[in-house]
Amino acid sequence: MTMENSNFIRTIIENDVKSGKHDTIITRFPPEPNGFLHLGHARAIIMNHTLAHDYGGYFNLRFDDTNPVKEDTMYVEAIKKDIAWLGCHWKNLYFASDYFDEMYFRAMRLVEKGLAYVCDLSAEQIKDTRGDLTNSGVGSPYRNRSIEENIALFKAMKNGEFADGAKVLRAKIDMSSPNMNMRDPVVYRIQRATHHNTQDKWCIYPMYDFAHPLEDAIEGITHSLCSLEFEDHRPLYDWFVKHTEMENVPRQIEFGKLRIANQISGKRYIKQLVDEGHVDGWDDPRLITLSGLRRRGVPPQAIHQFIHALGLPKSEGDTDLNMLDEAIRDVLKISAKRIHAVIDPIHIEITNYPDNAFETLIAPFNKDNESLGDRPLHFSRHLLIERDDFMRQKPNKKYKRLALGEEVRLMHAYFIKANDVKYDDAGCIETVYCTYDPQTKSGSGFTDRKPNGTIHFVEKTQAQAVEIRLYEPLVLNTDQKDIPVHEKINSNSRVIKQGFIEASVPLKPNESYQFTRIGYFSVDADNPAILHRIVALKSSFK
RNA sequence: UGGGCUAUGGCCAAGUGGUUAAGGCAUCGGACUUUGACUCCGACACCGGUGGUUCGAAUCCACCUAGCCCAGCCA
Repeated sequence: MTMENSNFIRTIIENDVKSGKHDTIITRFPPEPNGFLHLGHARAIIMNHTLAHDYGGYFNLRFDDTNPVKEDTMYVEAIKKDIAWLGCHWKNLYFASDYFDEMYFRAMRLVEKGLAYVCDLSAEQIKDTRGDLTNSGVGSPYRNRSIEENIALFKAMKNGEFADGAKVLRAKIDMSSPNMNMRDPVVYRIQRATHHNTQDKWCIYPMYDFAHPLEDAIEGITHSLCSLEFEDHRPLYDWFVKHTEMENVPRQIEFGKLRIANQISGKRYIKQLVDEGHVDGWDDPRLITLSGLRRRGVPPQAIHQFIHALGLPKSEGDTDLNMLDEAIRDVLKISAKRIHAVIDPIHIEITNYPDNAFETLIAPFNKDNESLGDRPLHFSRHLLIERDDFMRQKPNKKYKRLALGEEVRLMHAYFIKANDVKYDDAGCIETVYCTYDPQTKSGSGFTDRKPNGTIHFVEKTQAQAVEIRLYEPLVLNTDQKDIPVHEKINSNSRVIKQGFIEASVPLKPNESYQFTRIGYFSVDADNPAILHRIVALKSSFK
């Protein structure tokens, strides 16, 4: 299933290598440390990483920390952990804040060239004079201050001589540009806030549009990938690189964001779910945050496979999470141990099996991957099978499970035949009485009869009790925008069951298993008695 | 209504004038099966619309239509 689509950015890079424009391809992933990463970010991370590596270059992780009031060290740690988990190794770890001195110097250069000025207008006034989509803006009355005055004022801004918001530095470009971004954008604002890296060294901070191209140029980024909404910013990006006289000229290229159908993405919405307690935290397994996917047990290789299968288009459609599910199964089908588990048990009593007898059979962990070895599988008079695997009456000829009068194979054990049922007071099936045929032992080569299907079981007296958590979509009716998110929460998004697994399999945190005929599950990172369903097995049962 | 983008089967996505219009997901048949899993076979598109250019167009041109983004001292 690993299918690397060609994409337009790869083509651009190939051409740049071929033409000799670049001999080393350098990319970067530039998150702002103000929230957790989610599946959508995986596209940017993986593509940036892959493209650089495919052409013998490298990839930097750079935190775009130019706004101290929103950013926090806690997020930088979480982001680093997520990217490392994905296996996308960065060559350099940088912070935009590493470059504040350089940025200030370059901004001053703009001032000296008469390309930037200090503006005393309030935020409100700037907004009012910027014009709108159809009308030009009006130049600020401070637009024509002398270069000397601007130099002095900008210095004074930096030195803390003005109150927050009293002045800004603006680029002098074009107040009547049809591109709103070019209407004398703000370059620096005054903001007294403690920065997670530079603490209180600065009271002025550069805006994204100014900072980002310089960061890229300073690092020698050759291809600066970002999402479509920055397409309008590209002229500004180029303007700043040119007029600040940066040596390296990075090229910004925009691609379409990855959108996932029927999922909550977007930091603010996820944050709302976290804050309002609809989920356990940013790493809740129902979330498509990278930490949530990790906690659920999704292997990072599956995320790579998924991202590569999607390619890197400029269009933005809604991707069906089925594609991720399929990638997960594909990765886990060979790598995961396969064991028996019963989530909704009914008791099976083998009436012709001696009461105190107990035997240990041997079963492979994964018949498609012998290197995983074997495990002992217990068998006795008392077993547990899945409630769904028994029916009082066989409904039709194609029904391949246990029913009264029918014989099935217990996987890796014997054929059993159901003879009688006992109900509890509530009318629920309590015990199914069966007989087994010793001749049919697994591996014996017995072929005289064909069983009515194969089901799995767990030996009852030794079984390990575990908590099994089943997940369904967190939010329903995601397409109905008029309903607030908290009213769309699926009350069945997490169903907790008490189940049983084989006795002799030690559960190690973070390890993933296939529960035969059920699905893939992973052991919780903190509590090995809890298993999360990663994804169900497919079924063509009708 | 200014500017910037996008539009290929139910979903994603290749394709850049000559192809039977890749591939994946989903779906539907069927084979196999000690997981109704896996695997394997098979089915599944007149390329947003309308005109035009051309021997030939998803690919070029024109005009429409639909959707997304931009008026933060956010990124």
